[in-house]
Amino acid sequence: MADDPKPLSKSSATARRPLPSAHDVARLAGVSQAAVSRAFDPKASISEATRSKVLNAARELKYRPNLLARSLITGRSRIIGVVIGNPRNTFFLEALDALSEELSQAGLHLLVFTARVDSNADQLVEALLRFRVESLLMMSATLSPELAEQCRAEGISIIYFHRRSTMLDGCASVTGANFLGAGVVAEHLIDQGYRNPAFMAGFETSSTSQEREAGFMAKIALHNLPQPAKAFGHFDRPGALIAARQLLSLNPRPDSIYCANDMMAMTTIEVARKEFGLTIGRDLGVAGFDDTEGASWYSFDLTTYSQPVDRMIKKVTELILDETALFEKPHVVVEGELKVRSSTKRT
Amino acid sequence: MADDPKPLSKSSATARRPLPSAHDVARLAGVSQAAVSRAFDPKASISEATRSKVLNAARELKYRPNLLARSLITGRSRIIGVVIGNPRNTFFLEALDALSEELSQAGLHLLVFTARVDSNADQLVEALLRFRVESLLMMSATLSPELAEQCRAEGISIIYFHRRSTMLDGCASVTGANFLGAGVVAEHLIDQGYRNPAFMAGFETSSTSQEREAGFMAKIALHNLPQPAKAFGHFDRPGALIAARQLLSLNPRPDSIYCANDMMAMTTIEVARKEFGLTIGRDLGVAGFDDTEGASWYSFDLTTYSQPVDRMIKKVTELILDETALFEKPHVVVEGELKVRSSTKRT
DNA sequence: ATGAAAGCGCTAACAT
DNA sequence: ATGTTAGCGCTTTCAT
Repeated sequence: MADDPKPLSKSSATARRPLPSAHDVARLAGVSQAAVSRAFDPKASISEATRSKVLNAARELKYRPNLLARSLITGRSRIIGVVIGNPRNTFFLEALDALSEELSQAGLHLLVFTARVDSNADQLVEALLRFRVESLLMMSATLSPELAEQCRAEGISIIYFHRRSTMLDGCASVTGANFLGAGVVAEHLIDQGYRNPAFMAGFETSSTSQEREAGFMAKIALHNLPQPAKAFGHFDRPGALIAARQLLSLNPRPDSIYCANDMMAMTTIEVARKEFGLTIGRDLGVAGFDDTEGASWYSFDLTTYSQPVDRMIKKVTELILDETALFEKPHVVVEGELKVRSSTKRT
Repeated sequence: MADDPKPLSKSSATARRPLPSAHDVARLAGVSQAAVSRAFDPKASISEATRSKVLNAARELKYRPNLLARSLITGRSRIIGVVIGNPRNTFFLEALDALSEELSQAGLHLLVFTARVDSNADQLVEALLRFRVESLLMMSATLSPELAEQCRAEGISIIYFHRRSTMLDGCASVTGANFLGAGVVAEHLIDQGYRNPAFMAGFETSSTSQEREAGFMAKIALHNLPQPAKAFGHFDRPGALIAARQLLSLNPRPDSIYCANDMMAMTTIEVARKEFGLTIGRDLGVAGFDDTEGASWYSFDLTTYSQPVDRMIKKVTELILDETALFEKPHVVVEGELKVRSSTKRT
């Protein structure tokens, strides 16, 4: 037995069997370690012969390149950080799914956090930055201006999804056509003969809610209708239950309610039916925004302006993969369309 | 000017301003690089004086430790790989949220993929393994036995969530009380006076669906009721629409339908009402499984056996953090409870 | 308590 | 086309 000069550090207690490294593969294949690296790089200059020798050895050892080591040296982690700020909204599940699909093809990976309270988004992003993520996708979550600025300085692009950053700082964004869509909804309600619409907002501070309000109000004003009543439903069911009761108890009662998202609209429909005995459409028109799963179900059949997740995520992918797109057209607004359903039919 | 012997490799083309390293911090603080490392390790032996010198310098440079480099040397990535196999089901969004919440506290991170088709779960997991993830969480997705075996050999624990692995291989699992709950639902339907129940399954191959069927059938047999009719609704709305129409067209028509998840149950309620003019409860009892968002809404008010996401995720976290739990009790079944609502009230 | 030095697994010059 | 060499940024002995 040859004696072994290696340090004996490898404590056996926790030691998972060490994985094969490129060196091991190289030894088995009878080539240099660099050759192994090249064999796994499609556009490296290497002969077919060596490559297959390497790949065979690799297969035999069940070798898998260590991406952390690679990232360390290339300076590119191939990881995208994602923060989901509204973690119970199906819209973001769909978005995450689409994103995973798109980006995994580009060899990118998603490091995901959810942030129930917006306030700790900064913490989560700190953690993401330690992994040297290449981009940050903020889904309905907001970063502090200071951290955003740091990211910029470090060359990490920030992309807001669904929400817009409050300031015109250096962040990109992909949103639905909130202002436009809200106007379309207003026109539709007026067309249908509703004359006393109310508005259910999300939060005071949400850019999405604000835009979905402004576009609506502009059209209402244009038609010289009275200023709509307004309540805050916080984009979720508990909030919408309260807001709906509030609005439906007004005297005179609104003849229609436009809600800043579908979740609140569906809730409003239920409250109107169950608690106020109203027939949707005839007694009360209800419209939403998003066209999420559920809007088209028989029970709701909700008129709404759609937010096309797949197309929106395509845009996100472009911004992530294409630097020039990021600089030249960082704020993307993706148009949807009005889905007219029975919740706004007066007949 | 002193001349500089360093290589001039730093090409300026793509070079994002290089981030400060521990070396830079060390220089600024006037200590060794090792001291910087220690300053960021809570249980390292280092004087308060040096530590604060380091932390100040770090703050000034906006230094953030590079976790990829750390992982490389410690052999622990602190990354958990997650594959979501049923990416449109809200249940998994809730689970992901709970998981992020729990694990971020433990300093662990989630690398997430969604797999619309189960067949490519293996590919996605390959990618995850290259990042040296410490555990794999398979949410409603399945790994090939070969890959599972490899993971085992490499010391990477696999935890199935919501689904059970087909074989009794070395994988852990956390599931709801499928068999038990299904029995409870059966008893309840019988109690309510339903005598001709039908069953809407998910997939043939899903362990979840199988268990939710077996528990039900056992009780039905016990009460000497006829063998229930059965259709496959694929756990989603499109499938359930077809399956519901099928079951409701039978002659004699079932007096109740138990569905292997809530999504299918809600769909069944809608079809029964809208397409068959039935009154839910009186003409047709409907029960589901999961108690997801929506089940408790006025429009459905669905009787269902709950699957408590938060408690289930707590168990997942335990399995991830606690090696002994993993070995001693790898298969966790989390009991829910029967939520009795009006969809099974005959009155 | 601190610093020097080795090296985690890989890529990227540079030579040949 | 291939091997040699020098690190990427960090943790961890080992001395002191």
